[in-house]
Amino acid sequence: MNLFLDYQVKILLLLKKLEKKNIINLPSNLRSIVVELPPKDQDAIMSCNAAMILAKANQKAPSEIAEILKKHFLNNFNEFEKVDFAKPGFLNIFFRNDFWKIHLRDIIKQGPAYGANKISKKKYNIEFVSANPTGPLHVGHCRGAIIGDAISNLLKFNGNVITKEYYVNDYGSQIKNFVFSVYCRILEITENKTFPNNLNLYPGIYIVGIAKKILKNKTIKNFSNYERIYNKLAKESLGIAVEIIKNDLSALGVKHDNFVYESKLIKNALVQKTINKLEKQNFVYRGKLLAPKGELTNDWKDRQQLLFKSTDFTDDIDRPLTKADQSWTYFASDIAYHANKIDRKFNVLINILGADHTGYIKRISAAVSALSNNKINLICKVTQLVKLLRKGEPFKMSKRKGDYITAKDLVDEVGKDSVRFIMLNRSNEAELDFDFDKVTEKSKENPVFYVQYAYARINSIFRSLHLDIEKKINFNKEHLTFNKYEIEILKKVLEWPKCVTISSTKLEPHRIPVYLYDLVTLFHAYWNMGKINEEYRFIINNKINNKSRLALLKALSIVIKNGMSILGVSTPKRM
RNA sequence: GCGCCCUUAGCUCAGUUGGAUAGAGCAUCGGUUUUCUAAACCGAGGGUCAGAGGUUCGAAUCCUCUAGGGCGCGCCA
Repeated sequence: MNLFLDYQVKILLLLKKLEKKNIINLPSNLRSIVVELPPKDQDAIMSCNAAMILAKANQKAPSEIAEILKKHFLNNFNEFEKVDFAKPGFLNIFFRNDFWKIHLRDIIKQGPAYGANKISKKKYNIEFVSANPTGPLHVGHCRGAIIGDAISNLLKFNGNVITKEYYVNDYGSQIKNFVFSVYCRILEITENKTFPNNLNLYPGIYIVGIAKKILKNKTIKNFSNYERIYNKLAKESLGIAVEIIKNDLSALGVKHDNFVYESKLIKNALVQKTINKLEKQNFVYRGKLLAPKGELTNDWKDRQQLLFKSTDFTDDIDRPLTKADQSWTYFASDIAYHANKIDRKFNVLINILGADHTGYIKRISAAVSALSNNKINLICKVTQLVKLLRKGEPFKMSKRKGDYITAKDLVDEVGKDSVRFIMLNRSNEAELDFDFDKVTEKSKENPVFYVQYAYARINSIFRSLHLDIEKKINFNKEHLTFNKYEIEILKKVLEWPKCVTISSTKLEPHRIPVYLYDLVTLFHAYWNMGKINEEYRFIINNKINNKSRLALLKALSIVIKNGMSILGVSTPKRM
């Protein structure tokens, strides 16, 4: 339940009734009429902009409309104590005394479901990470992994069904290079052959680890003939690489439901079938492309090739489906993969992509439109780069040497909770600075500790009172009273469902850590007031100062916990 | 050259499908603890929301142009 949306609907119904009685005129577009929380300095609990929106259609000043609305609001909603007009055209709504009791009881009753927006239950497929199985995940993958996971949690929280998917690109020239790299490392160990200085190979130290493991497994006895052992070696190397990735993901607290292998799609001729289908729909033809713009290249060869007509769907050029050697391009098999997703009857497809894949969005969206007759919408979310810093200085890495910072390194150094919270604390569309030193700090500068600390403090109050925070609190008979600082916290608590709604409709999980931080700031501030004035303390002489505050703390803890669960960050009871 | 993203306080960033006096943190300066967890709190200063037009009762938010930064632009995945 969302209090503000509830009243928005109720007020809209009332306005329609008033229109029927010819008391007011309504404009054609009613969507801009909203009910929301007023700014901080306002004491009202809700505010509505209807008077402003209706002014034009009624040819009256907002204040005049407000007078009319005010009367009808008070007549229709018994729970409204008072309605004030505020310039330029807001109606500020005050509730009667029992308002907080009713709503706190509701929040506590909902518990782990408080804030969930169950308007539409859909079946989602969300594909994220999908890094090549050629080595450990790096920091960029890490961001995608965490954002994808948090979006999944968020959509699940709202009652949708989610399949988290990883597409394993175990086919193509990158894989050949990878397998050959492993081979060279094996020869380096067994025959002391120098690892070639070749830009196409993977020089990273983890390849040595893979080589050692293969030697230890002894499934391949004789390494002298590369061609002959290729299939076996590829299978084993890829298997180990996928395991490494799964371990990295699990260190981040991410677990995919499904791994789809590109090689399987090709084996099952799904690519051919899909391209045939598109051909029948006239989306595929043989033709030539213009030479690419930008940097001049010497190796551009003008040739006939199989092309997908993505320009029919707002792409800039048509895209190749086959390479010179007639094998499928990455794009061709990805089309087949998306056809497979469509066949599995998802309502919504989401892809989380790294910034370096931005240019890919148009063509894959085009393919999904073509395959689904424009019925399935593919939502692509791009995660921008992560800049690693140490003591405020950028981190130097050499791709050439393969010595990049892995996801595992991050988790080992700063912990899963910090990595997740920091990565989620920024809009995915903005670049992110990740400063190792700040993240390991246990202070306000490290927001994850700040939020966890609030939760731990709440628990310490319950502990001191010998109460179990998980158990029900009965305050039906109590008359709940709150001071203005407490009401400020409670108003923020009421905002939680809206935060969830916006985060999930926009697929922007970063709003949640930002909200949680604001929420707990109010709590920490209030806590400290108790040091100066006993009135504001939660506990006096080992007893709760005012039983109303237990209800407040309980509601607050519910919101922190629900929010942190979506982020996948722990909430320790004691710190 | 083209496409996408970004530009808000000295720094790092929020900012609710257009709404009330644009908000946090860091940094700077000044204060707070016989403690329910100081891993904290309070106060002060700090703004041409990159710039210019436009849309309207109202724009950081929408549109157009300009400037600056990032990423991408071969049958690489």
